Amino acid sequence: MVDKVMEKTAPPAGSRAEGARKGERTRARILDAAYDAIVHKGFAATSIDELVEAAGITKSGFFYHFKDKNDLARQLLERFLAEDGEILATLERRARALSDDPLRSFLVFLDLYAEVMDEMPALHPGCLVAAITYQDQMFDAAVRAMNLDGLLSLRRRFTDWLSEIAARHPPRPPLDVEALADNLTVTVEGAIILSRVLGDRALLGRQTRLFRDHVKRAFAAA
Amino acid sequence: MVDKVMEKTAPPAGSRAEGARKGERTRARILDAAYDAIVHKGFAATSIDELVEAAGITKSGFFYHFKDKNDLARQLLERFLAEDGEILATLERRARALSDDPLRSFLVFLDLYAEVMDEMPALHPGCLVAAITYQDQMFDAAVRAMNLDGLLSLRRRFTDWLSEIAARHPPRPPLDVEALADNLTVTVEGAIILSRVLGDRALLGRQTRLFRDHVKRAFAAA
DNA sequence: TGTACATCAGTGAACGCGCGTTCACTGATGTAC
DNA sequence: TGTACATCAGTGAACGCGCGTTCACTGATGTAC
Repeated sequence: MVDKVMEKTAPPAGSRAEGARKGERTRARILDAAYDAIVHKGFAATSIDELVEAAGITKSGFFYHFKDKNDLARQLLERFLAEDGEILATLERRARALSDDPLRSFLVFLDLYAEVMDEMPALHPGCLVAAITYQDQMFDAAVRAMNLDGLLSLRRRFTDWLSEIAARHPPRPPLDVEALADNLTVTVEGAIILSRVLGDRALLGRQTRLFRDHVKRAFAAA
Repeated sequence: MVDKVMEKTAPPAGSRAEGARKGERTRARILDAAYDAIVHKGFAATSIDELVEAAGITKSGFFYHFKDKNDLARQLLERFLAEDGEILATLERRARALSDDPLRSFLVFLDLYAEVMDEMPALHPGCLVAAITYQDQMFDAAVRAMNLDGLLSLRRRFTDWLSEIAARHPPRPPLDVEALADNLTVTVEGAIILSRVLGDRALLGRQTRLFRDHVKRAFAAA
């Protein structure tokens, strides 16, 4: 009773859900709970029951927001890809603003990215890509296609940038720009795994800075 | 009927199971099927029913070999860690034999490792580490501890080797040997994910060779 | 300002299926005397 | 060589529980006239 009244006068300050319509807020709470459960137990082991309990509704309420369980995965990945894309775009904009030299700005970008990871309270969202990959047979074609598209657009973003760098600072010996672009995503995905197993929160930032060193040496005029 | 007779006179030539006791062969078939299912669907979605069907026995037969489902995970990881450790030990021995210089032999080792990955028919077994990590709440403490120990011994193997290299070829500027050691495992784990999503079988080898380049540059006397 | 209707955001009960696990039993193979 | 017993490698039936999904219904909020 008291809870319900409070909810109406002052909606809970859950970061994502603020200011949105009531249904939107509920949907966001379900997605939040689903994210945590999926990256720690897997998709199949994440029950709709536990999600609706976390969201404070009943099971049928779930099916008002999601047509079925796979639709949950689709919407979750959609939200994650949008958020992650925005973060990267913001960091790139800030880094680009600091220098006209694409190499210098890329190195700044990597510093910023490493900082974001250091400050990340819990898990890097890159988790979701790996979690879906390791359970691909559980998801329909739409989810798998979104996952692929997400990685392809990451690859493109970094390949373009590195090509720009290579044009300005021709590397000796010449290097495989696409492989180096992939290496950043590879590093982040792999570092998430190691940091989780080893319980070392700083590992993500350290590996990103190591990648930065690699890039710097690869393009060094020396 | 015919199958059973054949099985007795000439046991199926499944790579792992040859020459072993009958129960041992059945157990190996279950583990093989479990590995494939777990890295493609997740642990919870992998049913005992499907495993025993693949192994050609009944469900109760499963519980003769495994005390419960978590015991399956334990034995699977045990087998994998043993196999993987042996492969790495072999490659290290071969590489060490070719040169007294730890840097040269490490670079050879990376070439050999990349070659192994190129020739790998399906998935790198490193999958299992990631799969378990992304479903850690599904496994008991024993499994999680084994997973951690496996990564720690990898870290140690590479850190020792790199320290040896650093002693002989002091890097300028000095570098974080442990981070570089982790970076190999990180690269492999991350590359598995990307190669799966992008459907690019060659990505693992390419990323390993890129790591080789990084190491070479990091210790270059230039 | 009041009323009629539509949309939003759910509730509650029921369903059938597949899952992990147990238990009593069994035929084939190996070992001791 | 033959017999008694033990171990190996399973079988078959049954269990209870939790899962995803459906369906008819509902109270609160928003909109049109």
